[in-house]
Amino acid sequence: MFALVDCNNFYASCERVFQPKLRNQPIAVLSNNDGCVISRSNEAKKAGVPMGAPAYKFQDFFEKNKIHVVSSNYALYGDMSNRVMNLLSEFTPEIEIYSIDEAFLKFEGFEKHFDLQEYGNQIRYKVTKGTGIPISVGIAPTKALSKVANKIAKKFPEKTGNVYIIDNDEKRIKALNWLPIEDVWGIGYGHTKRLKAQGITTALDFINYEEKWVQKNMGIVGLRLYKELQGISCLDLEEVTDKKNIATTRSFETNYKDYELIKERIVTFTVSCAEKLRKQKACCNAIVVFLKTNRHRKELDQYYSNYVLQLPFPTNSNIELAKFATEALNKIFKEGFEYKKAGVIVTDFSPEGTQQLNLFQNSNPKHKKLMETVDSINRKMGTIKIKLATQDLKRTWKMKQEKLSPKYSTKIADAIKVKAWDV
DNA sequence: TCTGGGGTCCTAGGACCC
DNA sequence: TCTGGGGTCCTAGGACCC
Repeated sequence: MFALVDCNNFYASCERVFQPKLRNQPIAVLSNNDGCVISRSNEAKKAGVPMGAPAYKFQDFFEKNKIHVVSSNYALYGDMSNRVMNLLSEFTPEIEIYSIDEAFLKFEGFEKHFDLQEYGNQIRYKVTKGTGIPISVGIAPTKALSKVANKIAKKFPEKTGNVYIIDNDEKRIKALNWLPIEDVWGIGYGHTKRLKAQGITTALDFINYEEKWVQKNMGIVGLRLYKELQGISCLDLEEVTDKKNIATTRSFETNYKDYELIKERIVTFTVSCAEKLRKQKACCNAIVVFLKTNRHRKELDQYYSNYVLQLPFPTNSNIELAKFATEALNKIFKEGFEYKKAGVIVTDFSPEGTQQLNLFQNSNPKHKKLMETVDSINRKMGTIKIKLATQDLKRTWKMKQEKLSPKYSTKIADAIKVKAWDV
């Protein structure tokens, strides 16, 4: 059996943990640059705040409905996520952390010794008590079905207590009949359109449809899903693997026209990618730089371009990668456009220290020691960083974060002070 | 003025090899 | 130039996820 554990309204819930006055209040968490809504408490959903709502268009709405609006605080969410995952690990040795707020647990043979419904209740109790984050638990014989069970647990809290188990065919059929095809894990926009054209509107319709059609039109991925929903397990927990791509991309707080400004951003993004690369002890063999105008501003000239630069040698040095990124930028930068977004992606990794000997072109060996030193100083100093000369010393890329909550759990100065009274 | 960011896997087709 | 069969590697793009 598998369980899918999912934190309810995760970012909004994290904000609430350290601010009890937000309990039962509508909360909306904004994306980078305070652009649009990316997480909502139940109360905010009820009040009618849509997912992805652009903040500037909803200003009045927020005020009228007394929505508490906050900037996203990833230091807080990352730390809270670790706490949740640590607690979950106590319930089984087999766990796959699927995203910042979700994990699959595997219970091999547990059903012989435990009442899994009761076990699910315990998981929920322990995590909520230990972290303050409410969760939903779905349990079923396959991963795809545990996703379905989780949806039911979340949708009907009164009936299920946020824990639901699919452990027989009757429950499975009932659940699949209830679930619209577009809400099935693995069915996105494209497949929904094609399936509906075949008259398929629920998950149950889907598993009763011809297997051949599914295989032909949805490939091996679709076929696996089809089997999983029928109760035949095809997907096991996945091993944690190192990343195969690392990206840093951002929208700008305003349109940029100036080459120097954009170059500074690209170099900063590149340094961020290089830091992540070194954490993974990898070097990259290729770097992608892209640049785009604001697609929402239809009256402005539109432009998008990207350039893939194959590197002459693998590296994870800030200095070398910054040079290559600038080279790539120069291939695509065009004067006269108003740029809104840019990004850097590093790909094609090889492990650190296994560089091929290349007589003429190689990563400068001195950079390794230098980067180690830079990383260690940056770690110690926190936000005061050693930067390259091309980077702007004053800025970070999160320019607009007007309603940022404190780093309650990761920064000592922001920790909550607890007063004690004599009884 | 103002609309997120970061990933994975699979497939088809081209280039090339014997 | 045509005639045949069998294979690999790489890349772009599609589809999906949170």
